Amino acid sequence: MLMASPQLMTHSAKIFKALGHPSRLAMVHALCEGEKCVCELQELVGSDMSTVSKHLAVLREAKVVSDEKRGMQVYYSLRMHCVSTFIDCVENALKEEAS
Amino acid sequence: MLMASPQLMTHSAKIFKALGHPSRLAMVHALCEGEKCVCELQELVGSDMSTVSKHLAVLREAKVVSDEKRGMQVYYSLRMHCVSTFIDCVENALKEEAS
DNA sequence: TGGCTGTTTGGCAAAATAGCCAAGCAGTGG
DNA sequence: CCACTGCTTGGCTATTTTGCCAAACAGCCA
Repeated sequence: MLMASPQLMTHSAKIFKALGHPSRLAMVHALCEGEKCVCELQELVGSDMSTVSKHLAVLREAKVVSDEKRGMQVYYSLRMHCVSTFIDCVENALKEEAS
Repeated sequence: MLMASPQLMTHSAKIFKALGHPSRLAMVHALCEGEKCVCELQELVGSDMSTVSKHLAVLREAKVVSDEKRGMQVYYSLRMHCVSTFIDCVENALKEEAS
């Protein structure tokens, strides 16, 4: 049996966990199109700004996204690009199942 | 901005969430090679049998794995095959980062 | 029947997560 | 300097998740 290092599992799991919340996933989904500022993401998910900020912190820590401050706004962009492939894949699997 | 349905996000997030635990991810990782019975998976993660069973229930509910009882044992196998691609992708991203 | 093995379920306490409000903080402009 | 905007952080409570033990349960064999 292929034995994977526990560290790798823990680290990978952190990434999946970060994607495992509807708001965070929706934000990442949106970021697949290109960078967005926090206010745009807030509008997307409709939660309190502080909540959105904390969600983004989770994604940042998992290194799924990166942030850059320009002027008064902070822009987030997708850092782990293959996430986009994951999302498509899961969505396709769900659509197939639904049919 | 591409607008995704909240239902789809919630459903997809559930799948990512299911993968977002080191033990569950390790089990799914192992199942990429082929079906395994619960006792093999227990040995892999080293937790209490009941804990393993509950983790498997989470994966089952998310439809990431399927179960089949044969004789006295229950065999689990990967149902959402693209998960295997995800894991490779994340692992590669992590390895690149480490280097 | 009764006892065994492999697995699931119930129940609980500890830990982690979510989301709101309020406060803080950096950059901008009057 | 002051006030304002955009965002983050602290603090709190409610909810969810985790993981153990004990109990239940199904299939097999004596």
